[in-house]
Amino acid sequence: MATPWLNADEEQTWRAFRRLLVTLPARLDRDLVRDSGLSPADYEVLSTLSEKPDRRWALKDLAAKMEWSRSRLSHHTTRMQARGLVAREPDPQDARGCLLRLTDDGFGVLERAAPHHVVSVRARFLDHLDADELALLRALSARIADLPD
Amino acid sequence: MATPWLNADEEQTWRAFRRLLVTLPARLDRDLVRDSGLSPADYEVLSTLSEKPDRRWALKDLAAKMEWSRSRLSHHTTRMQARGLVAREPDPQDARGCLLRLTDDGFGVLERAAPHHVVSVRARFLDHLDADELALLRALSARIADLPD
DNA sequence: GGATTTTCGATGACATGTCAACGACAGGTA
DNA sequence: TACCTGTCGTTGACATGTCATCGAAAATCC
Repeated sequence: MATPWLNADEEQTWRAFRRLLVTLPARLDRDLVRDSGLSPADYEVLSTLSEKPDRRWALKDLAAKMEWSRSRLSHHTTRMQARGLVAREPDPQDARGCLLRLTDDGFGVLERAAPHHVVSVRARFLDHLDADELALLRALSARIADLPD
Repeated sequence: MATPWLNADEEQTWRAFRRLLVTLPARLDRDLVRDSGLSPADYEVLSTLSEKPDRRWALKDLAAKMEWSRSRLSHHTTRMQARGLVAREPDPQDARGCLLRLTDDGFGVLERAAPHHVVSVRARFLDHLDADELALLRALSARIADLPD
């Protein structure tokens, strides 16, 4: 079993990485709100909704795809609905469920937000990695995120 | 200036890394609550407080060290105070301020929590990196976190 | 078919974070 | 000394997430 302490190398790596875990999302989120008036949650909902050709998802499927609880997605889309970004429709396949639809307004907001967001991800992250680092980080991220829960 | 789109490599790296940004903290936080009954915020407050020999910090200094707003720290320590983990004392240097003190109870909770937490960080993260990856990740994290805000 | 169990989305209570405002005090300056 | 001006911690309003629970509808079982 793992020992309950860290050596100096591990300690410093963990500290540095933990700082990255906090600062990078904070900066990207700040940029997003400033540039587009969207919270990171808003952006994720809009962009995931836009992945389907008809821009419609059953709430439960969208929640599963995003790894959100249905409760969270229900609350959040209620607020987004009030802003006209998404709409609810009855699900013809399942009378318990509902379909979330990306409205034209929501799609427009997303289309204007995306380029700014990409620039932000570059400026704050991608542009500071070389090709080797990019490849290693990708492999490492997938490996760790794919560990059993 | 950066282009407003990503190539396939960048896109996949960013997706994988973003997934890591969400899943890793979620798992560590879940372990922490299960093992010790502490939220990640609790743990950070306790461990930072314990860094000073007398276990006392002025609220403003602790907030700066942790990169939290004073408001957030004030709210949070009010709740922790009700649980007996920390205490407030007048600051002899500055009558506006207050000193936050780690109580004996709080220190005990931290001491019992720390080994579990380290095991969790190992099992979910460190143990899956080799020495090269560790070094690269540390350099890369510091580089990006140290970018101007 | 009819009864039981499960799933779906909504909801309310609660925990936790942000932001703007505030009173109290410190520190500089005339 | 008597002002400004800024800082310190608190507070209240609000946004957002979790959790337990609910009614309705589907799925399963006999």
